[in-house]
Amino acid sequence: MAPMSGGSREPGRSVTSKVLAILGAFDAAHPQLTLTELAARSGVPLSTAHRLVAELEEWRALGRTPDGRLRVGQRLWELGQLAPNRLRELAHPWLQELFGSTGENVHLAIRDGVEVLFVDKVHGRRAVPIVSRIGARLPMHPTGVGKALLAYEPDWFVTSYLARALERPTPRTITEPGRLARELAAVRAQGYALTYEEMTPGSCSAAAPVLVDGRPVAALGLVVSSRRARELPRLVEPLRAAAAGIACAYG
Amino acid sequence: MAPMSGGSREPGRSVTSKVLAILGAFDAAHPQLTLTELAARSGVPLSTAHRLVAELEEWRALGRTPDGRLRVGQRLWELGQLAPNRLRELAHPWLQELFGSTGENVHLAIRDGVEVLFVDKVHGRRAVPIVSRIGARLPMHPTGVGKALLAYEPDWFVTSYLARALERPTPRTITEPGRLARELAAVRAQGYALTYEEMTPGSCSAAAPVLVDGRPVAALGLVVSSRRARELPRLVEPLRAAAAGIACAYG
DNA sequence: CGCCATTCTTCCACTCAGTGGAAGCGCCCT
DNA sequence: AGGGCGCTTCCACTGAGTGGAAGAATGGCG
Repeated sequence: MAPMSGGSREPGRSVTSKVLAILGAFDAAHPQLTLTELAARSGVPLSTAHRLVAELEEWRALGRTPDGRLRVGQRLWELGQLAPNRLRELAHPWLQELFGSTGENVHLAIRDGVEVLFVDKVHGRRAVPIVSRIGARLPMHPTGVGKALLAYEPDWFVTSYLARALERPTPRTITEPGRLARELAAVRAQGYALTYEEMTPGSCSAAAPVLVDGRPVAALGLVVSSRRARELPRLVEPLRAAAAGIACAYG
Repeated sequence: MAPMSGGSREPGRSVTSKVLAILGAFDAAHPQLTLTELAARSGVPLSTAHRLVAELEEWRALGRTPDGRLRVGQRLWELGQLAPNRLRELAHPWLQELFGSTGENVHLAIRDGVEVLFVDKVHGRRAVPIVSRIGARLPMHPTGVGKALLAYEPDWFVTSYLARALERPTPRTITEPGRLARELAAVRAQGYALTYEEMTPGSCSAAAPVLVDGRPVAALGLVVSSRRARELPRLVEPLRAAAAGIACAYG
């Protein structure tokens, strides 16, 4: 007689960790998953995942797409709105004004670990090559906001960031530590950061840090098509003014 | 010898349901909770809550405020951004334009059950009596967006909504079913809804439904101070135009 | 229609993860 | 110092959870 269930439990793995693994299986690259995919990505056995998912669906933490795939449910979105949002609330009007005065889509990012995390954006109907998604993460070194944040981190942080193997999303990405360090020094000297097709082909960006007591709490940025790169310099002043306004409101 | 643990388990309550109860204990009125409060609100025994919370904190589903209270963590916010957001993405530029053309804070709401749920807003630095919070819920009948949505629901829904005991947040709130039904008929005739201090003293609102195939998928609204109530009529046209633009983009 | 592959659903004997009241600890205030 | 409140720890016991495998459902193809 083959071993029956109840005897094959994975030692030491709690139910809670399985639930969280299931939730954590969703990300930007996998916003919708079949049950089988979800079990595979989370490492939770299929029948266990099946049971847990049923409960998560009932609570509306997970929902279904029309074609039956699972995705994050509205209730988690609602719950997420209770997370700390003081920066977002304070900064939002400034994003508005920057959008109003420049006509450009603007976004606000913070540093989390070694990535930038986009926490707000204001966008209109103009098509741009890339629209940052709220909640999305990107590497720091090839993004305007990332450079603006990185430039003001402590030396030890910058050093250790530069010592890692740096992603190279485009041929234009600066990954050589010495060159990047010089870029960051220029950011500090100028008070803003620029990128030229370093994150996405066809996209350039400008960004300014939101500094409170000399420390970068966020960065305000915008992205334009490379065809319009020569317009970036005229966008720097309003960008920096808005960033300063946010810093003042936040500090 | 007193009964020991392991023998006092609450029958039939799964770990998952306890985790979800803990998460569900946070709401707009209780965004931050001590462990003891959290246990009480969730109905999970203190020591169990203690254990589960530790795991949730480790995963960053929950975080701590500077004074040690628990609150929803950033990771849940990030996860929540993966929930369906097509409406928000499509509507946002229209909210922008409405803000730009009227100078008023605007918000977008959907109906969920018998409440409105605010899914987006655009706001500036102007102080208004009430600022809707994204993710917040309010009753339908005293809010502009709620009326705009309710007016286009099927008859059976409206009938059953009106048959409930209706909240009365202010003395101006319309709770008498006959009168409310007439309000909704007026909304349908005019194509927009107005409220006068029905939800919040000192606040008036206008809202227009986003109709797709005659069905209300959302409502676009704005709130002004009662002192400026006479300005509402001039706001209706741009409001309706934006709502129509959203409907067109979404349908 | 039949066949095949894939995904999902159901099952259950057994075990160990989970338990929660209560004791004890820590902190704050009077 | 004493009291109150919030938090942390404990552990004998049990029932919630288990997960491989069988079976059902679904979809695509010839």
